[in-house]
Amino acid sequence: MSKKTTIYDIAKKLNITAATVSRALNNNPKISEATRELVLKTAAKMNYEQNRLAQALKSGKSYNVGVIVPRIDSNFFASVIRGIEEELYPMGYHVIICQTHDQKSLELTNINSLLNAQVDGVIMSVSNVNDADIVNPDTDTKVIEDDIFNNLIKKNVPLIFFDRKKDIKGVSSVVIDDFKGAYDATQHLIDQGKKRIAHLSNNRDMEIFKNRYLGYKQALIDNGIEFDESLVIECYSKVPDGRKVTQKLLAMETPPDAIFSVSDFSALGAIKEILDQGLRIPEDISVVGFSNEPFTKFMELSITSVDQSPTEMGRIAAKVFLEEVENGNNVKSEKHVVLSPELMIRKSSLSKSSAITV
Amino acid sequence: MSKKTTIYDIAKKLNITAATVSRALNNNPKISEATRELVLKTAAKMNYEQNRLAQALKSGKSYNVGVIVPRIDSNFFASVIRGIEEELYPMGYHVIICQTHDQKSLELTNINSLLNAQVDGVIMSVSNVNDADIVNPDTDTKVIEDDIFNNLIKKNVPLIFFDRKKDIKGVSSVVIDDFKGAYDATQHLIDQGKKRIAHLSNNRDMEIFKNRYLGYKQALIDNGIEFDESLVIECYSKVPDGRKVTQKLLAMETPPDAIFSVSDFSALGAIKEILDQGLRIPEDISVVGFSNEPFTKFMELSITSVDQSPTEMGRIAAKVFLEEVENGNNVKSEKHVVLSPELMIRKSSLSKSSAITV
DNA sequence: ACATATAATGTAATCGATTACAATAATAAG
DNA sequence: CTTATTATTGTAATCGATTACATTATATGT
Repeated sequence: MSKKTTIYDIAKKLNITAATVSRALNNNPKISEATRELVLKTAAKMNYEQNRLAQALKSGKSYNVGVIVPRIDSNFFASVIRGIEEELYPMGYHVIICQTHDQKSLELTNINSLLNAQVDGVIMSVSNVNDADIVNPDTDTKVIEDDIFNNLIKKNVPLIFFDRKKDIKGVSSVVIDDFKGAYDATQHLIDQGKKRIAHLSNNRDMEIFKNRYLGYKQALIDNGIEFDESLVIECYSKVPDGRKVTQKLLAMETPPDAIFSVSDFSALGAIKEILDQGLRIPEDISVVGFSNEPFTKFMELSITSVDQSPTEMGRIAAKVFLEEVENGNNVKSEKHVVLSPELMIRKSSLSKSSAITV
Repeated sequence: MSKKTTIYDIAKKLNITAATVSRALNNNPKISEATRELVLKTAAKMNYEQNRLAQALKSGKSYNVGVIVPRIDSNFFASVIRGIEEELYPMGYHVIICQTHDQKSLELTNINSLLNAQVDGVIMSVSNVNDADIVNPDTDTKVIEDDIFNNLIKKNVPLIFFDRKKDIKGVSSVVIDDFKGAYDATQHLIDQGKKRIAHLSNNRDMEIFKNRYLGYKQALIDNGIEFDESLVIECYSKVPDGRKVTQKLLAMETPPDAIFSVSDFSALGAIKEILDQGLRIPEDISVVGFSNEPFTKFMELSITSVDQSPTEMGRIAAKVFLEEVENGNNVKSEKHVVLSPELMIRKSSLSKSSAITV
């Protein structure tokens, strides 16, 4: 109601200038202790609050950071975001969250929109589905792949990838060792006596899915199991998709005795289909997912999965961002952090009645 | 790298003033068609993009809206947020999402922080746990309940509650008819032949939980079933909490034959406990949850739940916000929207082998 | 006491866009 | 061919905070 108090109001009341008030408020050394205290007290009394927009305009920093994720209603992304917030909030930053619903077109929209909002940086996990011929509204030309990030890079706005990254020079990233995660999961299945292990993959143009595929493959090879391409199927990370694909697997002449999925959601779809067909888990078919979504633990038939320590991932991504901001436009050094995954062994894959990791 | 182009750059290049450029860019009528086109073309060529901070400072509008939720990793809140975004993005707004983790202290922090970021409004679902004696950093006095929102209200920043609201005069809200949702759920259990229906409640200082409690109670009364206070237990909306509480219920002399929970998460906890004790669902005990979280549908034993049409709720909350913004500080009229819940009947409560609502 | 160093404050420009008001150019009216 | 009218553009203040530079007040040294 009553207009907000500005430093000018305080200045007028104290018969000094706004500059002095500003200095007092900013702990500038060029000011006497007496006036500083006076100003601080008066500011408090007048209910002064700094206008961040003005400050942002002056400093060129908005103290807003954009976070772009495929969706927020997965525990993985929500946890990463929480990690980012935990690190950035105390530093005075705000986080603007955008969802792409895994569509590249929305990714472009979001980036431009965030740029427009003057964000100081963007932390993101790239999307999967190239849903349409994307047209850059600025240039009216079609956008191909990495072009999407050009606007950011041209403007020198810090960009940090997490989990789903792209290899772009100058761009830092925080990921887990997907190869190892997949290798461990596959090895575990082999240890349980499984020999015909299928793999629910996803678009392998994306590094994470490619690496999981490679880890899976290597584990087979290292154990002297023949790699069978027909056991690898791509599908979206959704329950219905996992289900559909599993239908095909089960219809094979010699169906698999285990499934390692790059996603907990498609793993869940697989489980539903397997059970619906009257097969037993893990006796007939074992299933392992990826991401350690909470439901994997909650299911009556708990699901073995690979934990990605998402909160940690978020915190680190935020730290990398802060470093880049400090560096300013100076040294443009990429930083690539790789976290170690952890296999959480549960009922869906545990043949023997050993202890269960929760 | 190359500093961003401003209207001054354009002005200089065309040998006109920034004012003219601004007018051209803003479709101001006081300008010739010729210059407008020239400016527009030059702006595009120079890759001009408006600095929203400057505009925000001038106009006093940041085009940022704060959304405060207990957490984002529940499908309900994530979907509400999506609804809000769908409505607000096309209008040029950005959404800053804050999580409180259900702690009132964080709620206060978030509000002040958003206020500091000059948001044009706040759309929120209030938190549950009064985790500590909250001290207002401004006044250094303890904050009690609604005081938390005072800063917003004093500054006349539009505030809209959704789902978990507080009755504050002048503040609009969008909720579902919780009474009806609970009534329908309870009636359904009764229809299935259940007579001793327990209720997992939650802090009934919150309207939603109070209303669900009342709906439950009324359904019992309307069906001539004696209301038994000992069958009503408060617990947090978490899996472990639901489990603990169910343990107590099952240890009663005459345990319940059905459980209606205000939360899908505590319902899931109940289910795990029931199954662990070797009881059958729904034969021995039926369970109904609330919120229609995706996992309720995905479980092998799918869970009956009450859908709250969260996306719709978000869209409407956003619309109400937009109306309030248009109104400006003029008419201060509250608006209270009540959506209708829908009972999704699934295996966890369906005694007879009727069709299953998906 | 006087010169000089240091501390404290003031002045004014700046960040980028908007807009009342003033000034000029173009057109219509007489 | 003036004068009135309108269309277009320019000038300069404004939003609120920050800061280089200038100025004044105070302290220190000899």
